[in-house]
Amino acid sequence: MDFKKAILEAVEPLFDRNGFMASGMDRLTDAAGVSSRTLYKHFGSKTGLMAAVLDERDRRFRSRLDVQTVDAFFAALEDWIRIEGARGCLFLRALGETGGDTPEIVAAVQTQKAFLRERIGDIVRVQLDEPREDLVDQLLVLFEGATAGAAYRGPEVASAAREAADILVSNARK
Amino acid sequence: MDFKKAILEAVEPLFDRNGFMASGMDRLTDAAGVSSRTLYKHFGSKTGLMAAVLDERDRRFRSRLDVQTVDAFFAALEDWIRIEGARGCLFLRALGETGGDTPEIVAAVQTQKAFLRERIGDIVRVQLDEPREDLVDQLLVLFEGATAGAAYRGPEVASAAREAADILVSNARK
DNA sequence: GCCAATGTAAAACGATCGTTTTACATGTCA
DNA sequence: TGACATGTAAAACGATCGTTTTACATTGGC
Repeated sequence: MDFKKAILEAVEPLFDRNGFMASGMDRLTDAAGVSSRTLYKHFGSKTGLMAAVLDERDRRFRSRLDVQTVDAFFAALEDWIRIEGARGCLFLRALGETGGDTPEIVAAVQTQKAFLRERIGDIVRVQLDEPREDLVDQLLVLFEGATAGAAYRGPEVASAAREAADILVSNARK
Repeated sequence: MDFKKAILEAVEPLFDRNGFMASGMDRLTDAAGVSSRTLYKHFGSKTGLMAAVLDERDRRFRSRLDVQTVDAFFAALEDWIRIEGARGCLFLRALGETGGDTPEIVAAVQTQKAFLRERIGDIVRVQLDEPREDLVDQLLVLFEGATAGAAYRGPEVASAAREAADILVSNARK
């Protein structure tokens, strides 16, 4: 169980750093310190490995962004970007590299993004005790923008997103 | 001159739809209706072709987003996404697929992103006749967020970005 | 003490990768 | 007319792709 997790931890940085398609199985097995036979027994295929990496990342993401206010959410995002690296959303990158044609990848992305929207919705509901779907949409855009923008402007973009979010929230409170 | 442009127009949808690494030269030459010999004479390598595609896209992008107000900017972005497809920023995707290790790609991305920030800066300066770098950062985040978010929520995210932008602008005006 | 499971190491599979080369057909300009 | 540039078609290059297979070592449970 944590044998599989160890493989995923070793492999994820390679995908993140070099891209999914550009990471060959040879280098993946080398990094994991595991024979290709074992890797295929546990994950079935390269696609299966990619999906497992995404699922594990989602798990980590959820625990790191388990906060109660909008401001804390974007503060946590900045920490996440600073720690996990600023190379763009790994889920959307996987989706783009596979053209949206791989069901396992599509499913992993949908799961993550559905959770993300729910979490933001929960926070907004607590903070404004109204639904305010429009605000949720706007905060989601800020989240994606910080994640993407960090790829070329660094983790500091997250604080721009945070400031914008604070303004939007206090404006919505009216 | 427009011979090269015709090739780029034929090839860009393949990169966009299937990813850069997943698009083999055989399928690219087929789509362009050109022999591989000719393609290599004009672009040198697959990397050169990718960079040329990005440069041409940047050219198209600049003319399409040549507007004077923040609201018009995000309206134009929504049109762009609706027409060019909602698969995430092609520049950042290229950067991610190549791991930031390909100078020609890095240069193309930097050029695009530098222009993007300047354009937003120009618009903000006209609309508020103050510099307001903080607002520029925030609008840049909204732009990237709409582009990325459209990949899984469709072009409508652009209008959420647009609403958020309007709020941030009128708030900045004080 | 042995069977079954689980691991490694390494070779091999056919397919496809990006790129170059060979051979040939055009049209243009001196 | 004849050389040159520019195009196509197609084969070939070695490398690498994702995956499977062969052969062997180690372990834990009945």
